[in-house]
Amino acid sequence: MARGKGLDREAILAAAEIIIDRHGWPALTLASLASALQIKSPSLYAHFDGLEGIREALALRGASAMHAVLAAAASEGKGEARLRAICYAYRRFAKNHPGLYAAIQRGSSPEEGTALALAQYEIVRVVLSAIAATGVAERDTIHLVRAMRAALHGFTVLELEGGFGLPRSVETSFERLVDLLIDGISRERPV
Amino acid sequence: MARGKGLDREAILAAAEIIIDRHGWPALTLASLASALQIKSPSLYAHFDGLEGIREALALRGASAMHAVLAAAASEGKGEARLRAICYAYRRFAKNHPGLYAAIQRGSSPEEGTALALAQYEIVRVVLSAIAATGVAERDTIHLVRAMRAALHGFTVLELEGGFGLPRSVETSFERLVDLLIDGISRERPV
DNA sequence: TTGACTGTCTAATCCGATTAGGTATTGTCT
DNA sequence: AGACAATACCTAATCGGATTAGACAGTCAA
Repeated sequence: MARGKGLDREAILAAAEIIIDRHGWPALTLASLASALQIKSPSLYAHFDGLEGIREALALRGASAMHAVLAAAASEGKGEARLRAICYAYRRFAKNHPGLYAAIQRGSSPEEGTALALAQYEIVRVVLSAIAATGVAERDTIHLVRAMRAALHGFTVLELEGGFGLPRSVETSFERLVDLLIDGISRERPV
Repeated sequence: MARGKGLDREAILAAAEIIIDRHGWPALTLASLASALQIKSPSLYAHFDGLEGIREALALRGASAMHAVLAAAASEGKGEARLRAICYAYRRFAKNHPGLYAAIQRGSSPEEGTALALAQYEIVRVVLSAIAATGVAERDTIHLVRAMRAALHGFTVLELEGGFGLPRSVETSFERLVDLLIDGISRERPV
């Protein structure tokens, strides 16, 4: 170690997480992060491959955290109750960690970011398993997973960005959306 | 006019639209736009209030274009067919104008961007009218509109950002999502 | 003690946004 | 026609963030 202030990747990412959750994803700059850590921006290059490297690491961190939350929710029930628990956990995570949630949403083309693509798939797999376990036909599963992801992601984004006019009754809207999704999935089941 | 090259706000926005649709929203900089127009970046300040002014104008332009497309789709049918037409028109617009679609999605807090907030509401109102016209209870309308927006927006964003693993079968997934939504809305109707 | 390593620093470069102020062209008014 | 005002471009300069190069200080092992 040298003039080290005890900084490591973990401490840096923790600081970055605070910035993006409190002030939004665009507020993360090398300058703001270095300032929060009381170092100078170039020093960050000793730990990460520039701003992009930090963003990438945050995406992985976010995907991992979200996976843990969803997996925990998925372990608490069966069938439709489990699906419902996953939906609510999804929204809660996004509201508790808006910056981290935003970090996860970066296009991971198969070429680059293999690690991120895998981490993102881990999340999808929680939903996929839960849906498959309800007994829908195997060839329908992929479509239902996509429908669920689309609805949850869309609702979350609109809510976080203030896209809904009245803050009132957003809770109810979400409950209704989840009902609609789960009813739809139930109806796919061949009985 | 002075050394004018015939540039006006319309020509500038048209050029900006091409940039964001072809190379993505982040590719729009004063430098790239000025270069495309064969002028120097500071000259753009004669027409718009900086980069933010251009982004704002693009958002309005996008909202207006999207409203026209959705309104046209809404005028072609009745009841559930109309809803279905709106859904498909929504996705088609986003795929045809990815940059413009992204431009519309900026948080319009009631304080600023009143014009944009109104333009965005015009879009929502197309969906709202169509849902209301199917005969659902008035107090359910807002929740169904939000469900529809969330699902459409979420699907669109995930698709545009390559969030779905296989490009294959995405069409089918969308059809299924629309079915799920419309079935859900039908079932809300008190008969 | 020495020497390699590591994590920080300063200095400098690049690039985009923005501001200030200059200048040529155009359209209008006499 | 000629002059003038407005316009729409320009150049020059400043600012801030990302990035690179290279200096240097503290730490650890031999």
